[in-house]
Amino acid sequence: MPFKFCPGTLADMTEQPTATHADQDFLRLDGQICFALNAASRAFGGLYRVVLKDLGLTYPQYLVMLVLWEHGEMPVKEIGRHLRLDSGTLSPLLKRLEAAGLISRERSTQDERSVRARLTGEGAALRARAVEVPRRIAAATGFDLTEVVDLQARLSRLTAALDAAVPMEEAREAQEA
Amino acid sequence: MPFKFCPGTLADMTEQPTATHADQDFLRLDGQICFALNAASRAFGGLYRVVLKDLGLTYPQYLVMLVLWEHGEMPVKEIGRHLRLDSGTLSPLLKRLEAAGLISRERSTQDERSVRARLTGEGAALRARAVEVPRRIAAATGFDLTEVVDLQARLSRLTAALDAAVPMEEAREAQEA
DNA sequence: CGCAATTCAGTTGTGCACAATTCAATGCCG
DNA sequence: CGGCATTGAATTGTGCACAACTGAATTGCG
Repeated sequence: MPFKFCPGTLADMTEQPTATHADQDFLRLDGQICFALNAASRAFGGLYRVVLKDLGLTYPQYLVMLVLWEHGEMPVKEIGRHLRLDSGTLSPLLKRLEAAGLISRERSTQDERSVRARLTGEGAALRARAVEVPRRIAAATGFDLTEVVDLQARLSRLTAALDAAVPMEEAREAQEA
Repeated sequence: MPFKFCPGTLADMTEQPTATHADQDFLRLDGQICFALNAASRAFGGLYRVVLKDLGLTYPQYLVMLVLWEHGEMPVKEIGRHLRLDSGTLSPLLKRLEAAGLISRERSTQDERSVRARLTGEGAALRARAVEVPRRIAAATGFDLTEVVDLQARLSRLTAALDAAVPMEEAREAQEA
């Protein structure tokens, strides 16, 4: 029966001046939550790694291909918006997909700063083999669809809250200096 | 109103012989789920990165320190069990924590294969500054505690299901060869 | 006992994540 | 039009994740 001393939300216990028993417990709880999310993300990656080996894709490469299978062609910047990734991650990743013959890259003619990634015939054809991926994942885990969709919604809200919180913390940090 | 054609669980649609409209939709849904989990994990890391900069810790280093703050001393192997990490990740990470003066490492006398990580005085003292980390995260995001604990439980079940599924897929792969 | 299989930490190599920087192309404002 | 801030991609450097491998210590079994 842990945390019975806790009123409602974590945010309620914000102005404690010194370390208390509650602090110790929240530090432990923090570890459990961080660990759970981290571990789930990596476990997901681990299962996909095995399933995707047939296709010659890594998990992040698969995510990029999913975006391109849906849209056919897209600027690097917009891929980054979809996947929450920056150019430092995407540039080398896209270069590897290009080396594998799955995509091509070309500068936009309208805006020469922008680079558009486009599926090659081979890249588009790979989709036919990829459609079995969700089946294999589903078969291996027996997920309940409604619960998974619900989990996705919660995680998306969590991500939005976390991203919104970063500027606050950076402001607080700047104020200290 | 998507996926109305779907009966109950993803696992039900396992024996489709060829790609259907449903396959296309599940491929899209798969992307949304993978992306949500990935993005949430990285967003978490991003907020912690900002908050932990004061302590001079990265997010994975913080997770290791949380384990050690709770247990004081622990073999590398057991840290790996707690955090679901292998020696290839932990060895260099622990070496950096040692270089920072937060932990020491020594071979166990009972079993010389095992290396035990132990908090230094400085490492133990850092805990006093770390107790404010959950407060700052909570204050920045305003999380509801009960919901977070529920999410943690779901994620832990997910991780267990995913980890259990990997050997099945590896067996399937071996059978193809 | 003796040796084969296992266990544990560490190393190597590949790829992802992200901060910080660079550079060219673009947009904007006077 | 000219100059200056902004945007987009790429690069560099650091650190994490993991597969594959090495080598030493231990365990277990004949």
